[in-house]
Amino acid sequence: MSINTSLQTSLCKKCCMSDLCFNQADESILMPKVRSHKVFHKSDILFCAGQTFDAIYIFRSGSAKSSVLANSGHEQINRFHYPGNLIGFDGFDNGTHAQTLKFLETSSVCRIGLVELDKAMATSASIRLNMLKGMSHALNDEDKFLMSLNNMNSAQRLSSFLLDLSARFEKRGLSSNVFDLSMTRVDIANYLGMAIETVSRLLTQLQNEQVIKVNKRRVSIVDFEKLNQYPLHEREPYFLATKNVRQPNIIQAKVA
Amino acid sequence: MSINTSLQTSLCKKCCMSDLCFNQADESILMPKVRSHKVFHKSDILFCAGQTFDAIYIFRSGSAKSSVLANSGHEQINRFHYPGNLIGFDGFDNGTHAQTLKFLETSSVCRIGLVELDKAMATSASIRLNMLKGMSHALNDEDKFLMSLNNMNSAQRLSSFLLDLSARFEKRGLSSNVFDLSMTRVDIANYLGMAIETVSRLLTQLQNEQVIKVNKRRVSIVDFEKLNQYPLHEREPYFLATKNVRQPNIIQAKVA
DNA sequence: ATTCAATCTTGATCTATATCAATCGCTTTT
DNA sequence: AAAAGCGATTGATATAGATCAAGATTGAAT
Repeated sequence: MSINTSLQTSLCKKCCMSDLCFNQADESILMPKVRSHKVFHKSDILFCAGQTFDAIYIFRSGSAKSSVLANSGHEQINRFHYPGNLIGFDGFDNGTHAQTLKFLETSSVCRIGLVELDKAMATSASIRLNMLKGMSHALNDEDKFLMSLNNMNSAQRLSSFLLDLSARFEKRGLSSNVFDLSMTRVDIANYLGMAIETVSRLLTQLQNEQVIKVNKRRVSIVDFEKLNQYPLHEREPYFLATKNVRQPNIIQAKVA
Repeated sequence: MSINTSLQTSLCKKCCMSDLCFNQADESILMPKVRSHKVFHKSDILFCAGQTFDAIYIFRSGSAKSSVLANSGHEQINRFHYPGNLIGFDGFDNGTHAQTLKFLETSSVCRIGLVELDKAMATSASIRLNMLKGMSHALNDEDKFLMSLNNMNSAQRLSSFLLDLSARFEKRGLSSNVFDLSMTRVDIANYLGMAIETVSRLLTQLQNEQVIKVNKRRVSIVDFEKLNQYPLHEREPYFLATKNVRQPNIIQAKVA
């Protein structure tokens, strides 16, 4: 077994769909039939909104963005994808993909056909659970993001974004301090709901205040603490710092 | 069989989890073990963020809001729930609920315990599919909502909200013209990410322009066309009407 | 009925950030 | 090497909508 294959295998063992690819009796045997890895290049599209839904995918390497199209024709990026992510399940809703997935760099994914997936879900409790987990996680992520859009100002959104990326890289065993953005400023601005000029200005400002260093797509986080609390010296407008602070009824501890 | 029971049964037959409750051999037999409907009242809480996840629920009657809590302590409503909705699956992610679900009026739900659900998923392909469909639908909904937050101004968000409610009522066979809001202005403002004052002003404005009529919680849509295109006579600021129009790379038709 | 607390409305300001504009540095094409 | 195009930066200006404020309406509790 070559080093490369063994690396592949170790990646596969950690995969949430691993029950699909390993022989249940002997875990060391990788069943080849499912290993339909495919390599894509920058700007390639994995699936398009409207296209027939016939498979889900596990992201193996590289990065991608997924987006939905408004009837106004505006594209809205809803997520950036990195290795380990389960993608494509937006299609369950009505049998066609709701999103478009576009790669930001050379990447590879593992394809799992729907028929095969259903068969696996019927037999493996772990795959059943992991599917639900994966989708639930995506939903919770999106909730948190939605919350930040509603409750945070631009500076806070951008710093959260950088910290989130950093955490994702760290989770994968990469550097949490220094990393390259695979997306453009336009993508970031679209995702975070602000103008590119604002993104640019904030990056410059963060650099001026010694919080990060930016060089083109390369970002280095200099001071995590500062970034986490950014902006620290916020001018308090009248009375309160953050936007839209009036809250719905406080949630009581009592549970019915 | 009383009229009430037959109504119950017809509701149950349309439910996405119906395979759970009907005898497979004889579809007319409602299996009582699963019918653990429970009635809740206004402000009751079905589950709380942090609470152990042990069941999902089908919303049967009434309405509710679900929300997540930011570490800043801010509550963010992420969805309003009406009959037919599958709820509670936010807990799959890590075994505890990420959201809090609070009823806005007297309501009832159907509880499906996790063990029971997993058994059902192992045996019924329809339940497998419907679970994935339900979660995928929630995700797609949230994507659309996220998009509207990022690309629409306050007036457009509020009119979309009203039209969405209207469509949901119509789908359930209720009036699409006249309905009662079960949530407060504070809830609406929190959900849509604006100040309550803005919600109030916009409702007044919509009424003044003969688009809707508002009386306390009662909303009547007078002109769907106008509401759909609201605001029609938008002042074009410099050059373009909507906010943040610069788009990421146009998605090409080519598919890899 | 009277008080008290929410909820909602309306008005006056202020500010975060979008928009417009111009320039610069890369990369790719000619 | 020049031209063209894209991505990014920086500056000036305008405005949507948040914030502050105060009053009105409604509902619940005494």
